[in-house]
Amino acid sequence: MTPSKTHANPLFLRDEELRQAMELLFYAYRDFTAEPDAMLAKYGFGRAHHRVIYFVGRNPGITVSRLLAILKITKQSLSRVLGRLLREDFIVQRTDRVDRRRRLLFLTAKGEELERLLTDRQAKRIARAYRQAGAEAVEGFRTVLRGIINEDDRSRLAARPERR
Amino acid sequence: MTPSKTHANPLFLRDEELRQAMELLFYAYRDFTAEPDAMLAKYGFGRAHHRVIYFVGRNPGITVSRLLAILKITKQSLSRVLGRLLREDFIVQRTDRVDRRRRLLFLTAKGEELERLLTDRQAKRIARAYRQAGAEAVEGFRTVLRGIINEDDRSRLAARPERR
DNA sequence: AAATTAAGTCAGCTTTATTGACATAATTGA
DNA sequence: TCAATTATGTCAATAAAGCTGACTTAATTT
Repeated sequence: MTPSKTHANPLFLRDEELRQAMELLFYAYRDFTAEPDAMLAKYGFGRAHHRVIYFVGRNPGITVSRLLAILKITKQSLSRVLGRLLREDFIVQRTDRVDRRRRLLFLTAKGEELERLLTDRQAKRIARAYRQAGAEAVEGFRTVLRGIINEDDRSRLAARPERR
Repeated sequence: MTPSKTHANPLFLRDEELRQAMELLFYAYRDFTAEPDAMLAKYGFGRAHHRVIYFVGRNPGITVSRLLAILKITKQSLSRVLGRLLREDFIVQRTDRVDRRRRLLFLTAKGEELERLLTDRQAKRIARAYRQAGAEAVEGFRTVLRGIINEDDRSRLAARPERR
């Protein structure tokens, strides 16, 4: 299947190592999103709806512009997805008391239910991988992923979870 | 930003830990793909073209059906992307001598050049993260990601690179 | 000879994203 | 106070990337 497994090139291991990392990321993300995608299809939703539901659930009262910065998509792209989630009562918005230009977003009970449904499957997948890999590997996983993420967004993610 | 940091729920840390993992994956994949996406746009290509170029480059002589199994998309979706890469001479196909139903796919010089251009940026991002994190963290990263990937596709990815 | 496999193609559809322009309301700064 | 900026929302037009289902051709396998 994979050709040229010769060690003629002294950089082989390094290149091979990096390519494996890229493939691990690709396969992991592919499988990580496949289950929720299939469930969302039953609602006529796509992955974008999931992302919005997830981040609103995670950050109740988040603003539209904050959401845009997280998702890194355009306002128009978000607008269609968010608009539908609002119309179909998965999300509600409330005007911010302090800055009345802002619309704060919250999940409804219905939205929370769907969020749980989708996230639970993914959480189980992660939990299984974490359990199998052990605490040390988990720290490594987190450290490397944080290194892959652009500097400016790393702050949002704690270096290590508080010990329990 | 993030609300309800109370420890009322005894499962809080576990849930928090899993959500952080999901977010790490999301942000890492988002930033990992953003650079190539921007470069591809100059060619009028999208991420799908990159994936095809990458996997053909990685597995010269790969068949169409093998590619479909890796990407987990439909033949029609691949067809549009692959067709264009063939027409624009980034990829060539050669009929397999043994089984003449099969079309083996290869990058052209032009295809290889684009592949390198795209992959180099991503490789640098990974290399930087690997360097900063250290060998032990890298092993953990690999172990956890492998655990996230569906059983049936794990075989394609070696557990340890140096054991080749 | 029949069944299966590999590849390709047709038509029609949806989701998710893009750009650019513009509108409204509210807040901030000179 | 008035101008500039910010937050949100909306218009129209476009493209990428995926989907289903049906069908064909050629080659191989049973």
